Amino acid sequence: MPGPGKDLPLAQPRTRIQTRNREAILAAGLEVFSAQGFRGATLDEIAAEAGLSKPNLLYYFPSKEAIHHALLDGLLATWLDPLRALDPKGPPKDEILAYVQRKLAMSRDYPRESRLFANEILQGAPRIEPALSGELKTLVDEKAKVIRRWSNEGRIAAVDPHHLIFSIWALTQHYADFDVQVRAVLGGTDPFPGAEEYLDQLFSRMLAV
Amino acid sequence: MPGPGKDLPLAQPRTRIQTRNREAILAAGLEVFSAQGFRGATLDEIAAEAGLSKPNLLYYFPSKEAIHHALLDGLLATWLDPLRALDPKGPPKDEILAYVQRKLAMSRDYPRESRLFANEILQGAPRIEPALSGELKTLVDEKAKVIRRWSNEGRIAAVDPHHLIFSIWALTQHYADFDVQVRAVLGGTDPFPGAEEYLDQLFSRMLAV
DNA sequence: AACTGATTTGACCAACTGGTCAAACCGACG
DNA sequence: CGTCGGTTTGACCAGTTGGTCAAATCAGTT
Repeated sequence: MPGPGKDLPLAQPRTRIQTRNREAILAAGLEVFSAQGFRGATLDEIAAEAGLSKPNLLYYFPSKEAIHHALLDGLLATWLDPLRALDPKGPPKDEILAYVQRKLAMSRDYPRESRLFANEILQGAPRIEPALSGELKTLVDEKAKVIRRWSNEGRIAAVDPHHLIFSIWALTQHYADFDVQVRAVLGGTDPFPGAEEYLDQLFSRMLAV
Repeated sequence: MPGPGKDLPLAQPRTRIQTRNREAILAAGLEVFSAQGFRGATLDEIAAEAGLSKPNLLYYFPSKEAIHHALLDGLLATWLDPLRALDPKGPPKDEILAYVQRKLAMSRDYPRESRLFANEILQGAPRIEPALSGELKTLVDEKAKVIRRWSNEGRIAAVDPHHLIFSIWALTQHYADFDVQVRAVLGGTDPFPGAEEYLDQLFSRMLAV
């Protein structure tokens, strides 16, 4: 009989086994895709990581593409949550500094998710571009407006809000995406305590009126 | 007769044809590796891009690995040149700001090189890790010492020099590596003029005493 | 033109890739 | 115990991959 991936609309798993195995596959997919990129990842590797046989894996997801898609789908939303939480009514500098720290914590706690995303963007975002010019742009433009207002009201320094947001992304994600390099240079020390302090200092000074 | 890749130590090409074809292959390799990563790139694609047949390509380089290696080899040196040029005897703030602008210019003018490097690091730097803990770390530590001295002498603000350098890398390379995302958010505008101004402002404020 | 080494290629190969399929297995429920 | 849907797997397949090789072609010298 055909598996759930074939006749069900990939919706909620039904049985306990489905829940467990779908989760195991997604976890394995995250591990492998984030380390190898889409084309570099193989189903055999993902299956081995998940502790399943390849045909069994394909019983739960119809294709390699589908696993990757499922991962990216969940990811963008989670990834934007910290920005969404930026409160237009809060104290400007605190709101932005808190956003920086939330984003840095994500790099510390979910580095594989960060690398999965980085891989996708690096390779031209072939499977996620619509979300970038859509959902992502909309949210960024909205928050940029808030930041610009704060600037105009003199509550933070006059800065280009889009580039401010880019710089927060770049700086925080760097510690996940370029982890090997950072650790090679630091010689094994945990980069995150230092990063936290540095970024706080950097953006405090940048935003001070 | 065996090709130059087999008995010669991969040294300087001898004939005009060798020069031309080796260059074409490296250019094609840069194009493909930077867009697909090592495992995602195929020899067929590189050969096609270089306008050669696959066996002909393998006449000049003994393996896919060798092409990638040759590219990375040349890259690290070039990539570090702007940092090497940071002059301990120059005016501190100007030196650092000039470094930022040089690095940003590299992202603008050599985005594929930046992405080739990013791909390698993202995937755990399997082929370049020694250079990171060696050559790279040495240079960074040396320049960090200079920056720390400047801080101690009160000529720039007190900052963690390593994280300062990381932040310069992260911010400038972001515009090459995450180009698609940046352009999607900005809606097609050229990011670089804005980035130049923003980064200048950011580091001016960060370093002001 | 004849020679010689450099260059190019078509045919080929073994290993691996994503994916299929029928058959076997399993566990819950009557 | 039987059986029935959900689950798992070994065997398999066609296409692609990195790489080889002998033979053909080319370019420069005499």
